[in-house]
Amino acid sequence: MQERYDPQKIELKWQKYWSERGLYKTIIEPGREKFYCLEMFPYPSGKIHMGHVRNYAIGDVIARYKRMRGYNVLHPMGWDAFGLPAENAAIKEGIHPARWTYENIDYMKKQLNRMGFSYDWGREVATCSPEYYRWNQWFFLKMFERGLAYRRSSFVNWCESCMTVLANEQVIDGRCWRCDSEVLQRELEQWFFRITHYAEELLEGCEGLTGWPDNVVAMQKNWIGRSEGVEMDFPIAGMDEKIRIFTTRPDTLWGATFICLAPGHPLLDKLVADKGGLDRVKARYGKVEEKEGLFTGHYAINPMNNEKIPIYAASFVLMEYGTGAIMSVPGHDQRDLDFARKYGLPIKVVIVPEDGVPKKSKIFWGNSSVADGVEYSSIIEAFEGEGVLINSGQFTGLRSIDARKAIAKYIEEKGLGKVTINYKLRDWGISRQRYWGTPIPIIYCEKCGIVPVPEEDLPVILPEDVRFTGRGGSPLLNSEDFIRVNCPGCGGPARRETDTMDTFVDSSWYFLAYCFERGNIDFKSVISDERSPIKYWMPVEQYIGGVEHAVLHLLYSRFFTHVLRDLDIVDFDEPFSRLLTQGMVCKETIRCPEHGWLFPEEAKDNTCLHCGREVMRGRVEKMSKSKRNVVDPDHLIRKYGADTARLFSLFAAPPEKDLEWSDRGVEGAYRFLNRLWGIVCKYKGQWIKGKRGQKRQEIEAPIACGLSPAALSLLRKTHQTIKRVTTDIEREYHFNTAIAALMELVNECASFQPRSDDEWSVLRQSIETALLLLSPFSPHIAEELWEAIGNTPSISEQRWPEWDDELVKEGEIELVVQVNGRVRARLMVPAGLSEDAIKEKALSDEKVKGIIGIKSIRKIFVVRDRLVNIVINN
RNA sequence: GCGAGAGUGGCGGAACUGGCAGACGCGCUGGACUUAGGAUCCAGAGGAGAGAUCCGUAGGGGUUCGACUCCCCUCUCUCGCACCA
Repeated sequence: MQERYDPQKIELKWQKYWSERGLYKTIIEPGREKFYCLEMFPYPSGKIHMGHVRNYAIGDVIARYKRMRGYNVLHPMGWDAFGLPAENAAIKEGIHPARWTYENIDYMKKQLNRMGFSYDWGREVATCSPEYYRWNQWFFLKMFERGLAYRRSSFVNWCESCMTVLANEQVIDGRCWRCDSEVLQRELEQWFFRITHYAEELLEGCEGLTGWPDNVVAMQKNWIGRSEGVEMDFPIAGMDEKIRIFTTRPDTLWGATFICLAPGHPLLDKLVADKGGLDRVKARYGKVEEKEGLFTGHYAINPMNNEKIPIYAASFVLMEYGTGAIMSVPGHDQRDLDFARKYGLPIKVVIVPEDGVPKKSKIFWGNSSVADGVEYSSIIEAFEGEGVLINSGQFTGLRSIDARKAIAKYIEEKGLGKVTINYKLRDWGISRQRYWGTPIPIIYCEKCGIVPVPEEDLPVILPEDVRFTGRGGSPLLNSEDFIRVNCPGCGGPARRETDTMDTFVDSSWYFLAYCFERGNIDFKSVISDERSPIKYWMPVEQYIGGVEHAVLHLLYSRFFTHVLRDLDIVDFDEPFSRLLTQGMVCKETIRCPEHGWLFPEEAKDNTCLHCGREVMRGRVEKMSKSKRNVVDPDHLIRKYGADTARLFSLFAAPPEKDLEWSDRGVEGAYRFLNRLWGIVCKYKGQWIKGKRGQKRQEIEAPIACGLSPAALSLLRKTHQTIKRVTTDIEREYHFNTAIAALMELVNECASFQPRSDDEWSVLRQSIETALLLLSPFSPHIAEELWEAIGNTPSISEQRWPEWDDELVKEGEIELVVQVNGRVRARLMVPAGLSEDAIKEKALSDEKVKGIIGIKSIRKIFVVRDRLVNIVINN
C-alpha cells in the first residue's frame, strides 16, 4: 500500500476490475426483488458537464446502495442521440451528424466510466440507431391505426432565410436564433399525436404520483389546464349565424356587454368589411402589452336577456382555446374591462361582495350607483371574486358559486348550450423539417392519399448520402433516392414524407428499451409473453433528472405509457414511481464592467486583469459557458479523482437543491478521503490484530462490556453512524447529512488508539463499516482500502451493514435543565432514568436550587433522556 | 395575476413526529512542526458584554411550560405558467 493517496492509479485499477468481472451486468432473476434506478439519458453534445456529474452521482449512490441491500438493480445508460446540434455541426464543419454523434458518444462514455458509475452497458441504446428508431416508427403506425397520429395544417415558426421551421425556443424576440431574420407564422401540414385524448386520464393520474415532487405534479396539472364551463350560442342580429362562446363564469351572463372574436375566427370574413383594420388586430395577436380591437358593425343577442351587444374582433382572444370567441363581462373580468375602457363600451355590475361594497373601492365607485347596476365609467378594477348576483333576472340574489350551477343547468334545459370541459393542453406536433431525426413512416400517393409504410418495411432508414448546406430546408428534400418510392397500396409512383419526428418522441419510451438486452428490443412479442422483461423491470422505482423536463418529457412519457397500455404492450399506467429532480450546479460569476463575464483567472484581487477596473463578484448562477463559470469534469478528475468529485457534489447540498460549486469545498472532500487513507496506511500490517466484522453481534455484544470508555464510544459511534447513514439515504436521499455522519465517524477513528486485541477489533470494524458506508459515494477508495485492511474484493458485493439498537444507545446523556424555558444547567446522567429520578436530579442541582429559591414550582415537564423544564411562579 | 417553493453564523448547509439552534464542511483566528507553508497536526469561535447574563432562525402578532418547527399578517427572493375567458 502506498503512503500517498493517488486517486488516478487506484480508480483506473478498480474500474478495470469492475468491468472485467462484469460486476454491474444485470439479468432477470424471477422471484428476486428488483429495483430500477434510472437517470435521464444525456444528449451526446461532446463532453459531460457538472450537471451530468451530479445527476449520475446521485443515481449511482442509489443504485449501489440498493445493490448492497440485496436488490436486483437495473441501472442502465444510453444516448438521446438525435437532435439539432449534430446537424448544425454538419453544416458548419462538414462532419456527418452520425459521425459527430458517435464520436461524442465514445468520448462521453469514457468520461462516465472514468467517474466510476455502475452501469450495465449491456443495455445501452442510442436513439439514432435504426434498431432503436424503428420502434418510433412502429409506435407511430400503431397510433396512426388508432387515429392517435393524424395530420392537419397548423401555424409554425418559419424562417424565410433558413427555409425551415423553428422550435419556439429557437425564436428569440421574434427573430431567428441563427440568422436573425424575422420569424413568420406559416401554415404547414404537420403530424400530431392526439395527447388531448388522454388529457383527463393524465390529469387524474397526477393524483397517483405520490412519489413525485409537488411542484412537478403542480406543473403537470397546470399544463393540462382543465377548466369547466359552458358553451353556448349567441345569435347574430339580422343574420342566420350564431357565435359559439365558452365561459367558466355563466353567473356573469347578465353582465356581458359585448362579444369578442379571435382575429383568426372564421366568421370574421363574413362580418368584417374593413380588412385593413382586421389586419391591424391580427398583427397584435399574441402580444400582451396592449389590446387591439375592431368593431365588426354587427350585433349579437344575449339569449339570457335578449340584449343586443356589439361584436368585436379582439387581439387578446385566442383561437386555439375554447371556441375562439368569448362573451365579455367588463364588470367582472379585468381584460374585458381594459378593452371596454379603451373602446368606450358599457360596464355592468352583476355581482357584489356578500359582505357589502367596501368604501373607497376602485371597483364600485360609490354605492348609490351599484343599485341601478348599469354603467360605471369610473370603474378601473373588475371585481373577479365571489359574491351575490344583482340585476340577473330570476337568478338575482343567488350566491355566484351556486348561480354558476343553476344557470348552467338552466342553459342545458332550455337547449341554449351545454356544460363542457376545456384543456389548455394541445395536441403534440411532432413534425420537424430536419434531417437528424426519425423519418415519419408515411408515403403520399396521388391515387391512394396518405399511406402508412407497411410494418414489414420498417425501419425507414435515414439516407446517409445527403448534403448539409443549411439552406433549402431539410436535406431529405433533396434526396431523390429517399423520396421516390412505390405506393404500398397501388404500386404506383409515390413520395415519402420528408419530415422527421420531434426528438421528444425518442425519449418517451427509452426506459422501456433498457428492459431488453442490447439488440433485443422487441415490442411485438411483448403483448403476449408472460415473461416479458418489461413485466419484470417496470415501472422505474427511482427516476432522477433535472426539473427542466418537469412538463414536456415527463408528460410525453406518461402519455406514451398510457397509449402503450391501450395497445396491450404494457400493463401499468405510470412509468415512474418516484421522481427526484436534482437542483442545478451553480458557481460564482465574475463580471467586469468593461469586459463582461470573466474566467476566475482573469481577475485578481477583485480587479480585471485586462483593464484594472473593479469586478463584480458574488452572483451565484447556473454554470454556463457564456458566463465563464463552468468547471470541467476532466480537470477535476485529473486533479482530485472521481471519488472526490462525486463526494463533493453529494456533500455540498441536498440533491433537490441547487448546488453551489466551491473549489475550497472540493479540497475539503479531498482532505477527508486523504485522512481516511492516512488512518488505514498508519496501521498497515497491523489490521490483522483485529477480528473481521463478519458476525458483528456475536463479537461485539460480549466485548462491549470490557472495553475502555474510548473504545466503547467508538463502537457506539459506529452503530449510530450505520443508523444515521441508512436512514438519511432511505428518507429523501439526504446524502449530505449521511456524508457528514461518516466524517464524524472517521474523525473519531482517527483519534482512537487501540491498546488491546479487542480494541483492535473495534477499530477494524469501525473502519470497515466506514468503508462500506462510503462505498456508494466514493467506490474506488472504498475498494482499495477494503482490500488494504485485509478483505477480499469487491466491497460492492458486500451486504450493507446493520446496526444494533443496544449499541446505538448512549450509556450516559447530558440532561438539559431548564427553568421557565431557559437553560440553567446541564447534568451528566445515566441514560434511561425515570421521570421521577430526573426530577430529583434536576431539583437537587445547586444552581437550579439557587434560581428557584423560595418560589413555588408550578409544574415540571420531563422529556426523557433529553431535557427537564421546571416552571416556577415569578 | 395564478401556481409551487424558499428565507437560519462570514459562506454551503444541520436540527426526525414542537424539546440544548448552528452538526458536518469551507473560510477565519491562535499555536505546533518547518528554510518555507497555499502541506499536516492541535486548539478556538453566532452576536453583545470584563462578568454573571442578555440578544439571536426575514419582520410583526398568536398558540404552548417550551416554537427554526404549528396558526395569522407583512416583506423579500427563486422557479414554473401566463390575455386559457
